[in-house]
Amino acid sequence: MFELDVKSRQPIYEQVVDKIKELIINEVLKPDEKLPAVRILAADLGINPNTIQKAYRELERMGYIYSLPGKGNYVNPQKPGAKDERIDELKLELKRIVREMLYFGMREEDIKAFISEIIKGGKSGD
Amino acid sequence: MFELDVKSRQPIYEQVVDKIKELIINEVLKPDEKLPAVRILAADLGINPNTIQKAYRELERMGYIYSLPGKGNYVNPQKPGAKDERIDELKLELKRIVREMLYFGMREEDIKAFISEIIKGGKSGD
Amino acid sequence: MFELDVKSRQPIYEQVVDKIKELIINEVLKPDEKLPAVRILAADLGINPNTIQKAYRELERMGYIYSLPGKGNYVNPQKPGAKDERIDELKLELKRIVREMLYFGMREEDIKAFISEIIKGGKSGD
Amino acid sequence: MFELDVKSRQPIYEQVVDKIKELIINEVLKPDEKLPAVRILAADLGINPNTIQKAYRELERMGYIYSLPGKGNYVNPQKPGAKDERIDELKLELKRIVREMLYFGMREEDIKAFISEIIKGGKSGD
DNA sequence: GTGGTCTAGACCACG
DNA sequence: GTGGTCTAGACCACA
Repeated sequence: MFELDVKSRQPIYEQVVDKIKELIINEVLKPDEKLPAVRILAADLGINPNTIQKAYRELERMGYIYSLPGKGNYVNPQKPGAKDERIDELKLELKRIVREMLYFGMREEDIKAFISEIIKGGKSGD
Repeated sequence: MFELDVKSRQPIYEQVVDKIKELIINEVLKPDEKLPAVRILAADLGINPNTIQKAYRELERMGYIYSLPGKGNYVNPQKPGAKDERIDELKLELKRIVREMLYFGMREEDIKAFISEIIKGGKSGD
Repeated sequence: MFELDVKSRQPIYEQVVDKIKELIINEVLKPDEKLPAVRILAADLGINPNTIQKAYRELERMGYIYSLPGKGNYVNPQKPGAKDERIDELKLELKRIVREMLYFGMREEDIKAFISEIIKGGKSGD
Repeated sequence: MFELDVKSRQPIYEQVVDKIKELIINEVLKPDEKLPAVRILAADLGINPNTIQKAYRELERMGYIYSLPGKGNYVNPQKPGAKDERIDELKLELKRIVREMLYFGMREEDIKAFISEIIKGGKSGD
């Protein structure tokens, strides 16, 4: 499904959260699709099931998945409700990054060109 | 000078690093300007001097400031080296954010307009 | 493991850094081998855990070890990058020393003989 | 006479010691030659006279200069006595450096060639 | 007065 | 159990 960097300073459960979030955003995992069972995924990745549990709970908290106790975890279809505040968070992050890019000498057109590039590149993983 | 969120999951020293980095990037703190003394800033923010010390050493490691033991800490005038590397990191972050913005329904033109807005807003703090 | 000179002008954490660096260079500590836990080593050496922590972070910064939070600190397998830079530093140091040796009456052949001796002596600790 | 790096982490008095030591070793300053008066040198370098005082005291302790109270400081002609222990110190340093050079991939012949180069280059400052 | 180092002791996140 | 963070408080070197 994906790979982890066990040597990274980033906690493993966060890496799992990010990877799954990315799969959902890129619609590799479709709305209402079932996620791998905790134990299966843990075995696949060679890590502790508790770590996957924690990642799933975090994804649920963030609204990316929902849990049916005893049945499994599923991709949450997007709710238009809670998304504006997330967009505001993203805007703040983007502002910080753009400012730093300017500081390091990139120009407005360089940045916009790069954004076009990202979007043209489609939704693929890299 | 700025405020901290002591309840945040983000370590206090990292918050201090980010805030000061931002002040330097936005040129609120000018090259070779003296930063507040470790003990003074600690008292101002209501935290332990060691925490500021740690933040300052981290900023030094990243090349944003330099330390003259016994004299103070100062803003490092930009050195061109190691800059491209940082830009590549920023591009990766920006890619992640733009992808998530698209997922949440923003369009290419919305994003670019927002970037223009940031830049037109100048280098001021918000 | 090794001993410290608490009376030395050289900070304790630097002594720890140097000693461990030497153990790594002489391959007493092998790549990916686990270093002693912070608290254990601190107790062994009779110093504060924070001092070891600081030494380990410094070693990590220099690329000699990596840290897995919650798991331990490990010897970093050599990465080829940034190596030439370090060699240049070493050459400068060596130049200074050789000049001083000449001043104190050693001859070129004495110095080279001594270097052969070091190398023939293998990688052992003294 | 020479220049200092006020931004360096190395204490200024140590920089002064090193620079003067080098001038003595390279015989720019001859045996029994008078060193610049403390206040003159301090004024030249734009630093505090106390700092020069400290450097001169340190050089005296190391045997490089001697002081005639009220008259000035003079370059100490080499005494064959105390030099063996200094050579032993230098050998230790050289051993550490050669070991690290080997670790970073230099070969015995590279190191010896570099030493020849240093010596052929004469006693000049770089 | 300034930064740098160190200690003793505490709590938290992670796996 | 492990490393990471933080506090309170101390002493030292430097300029």
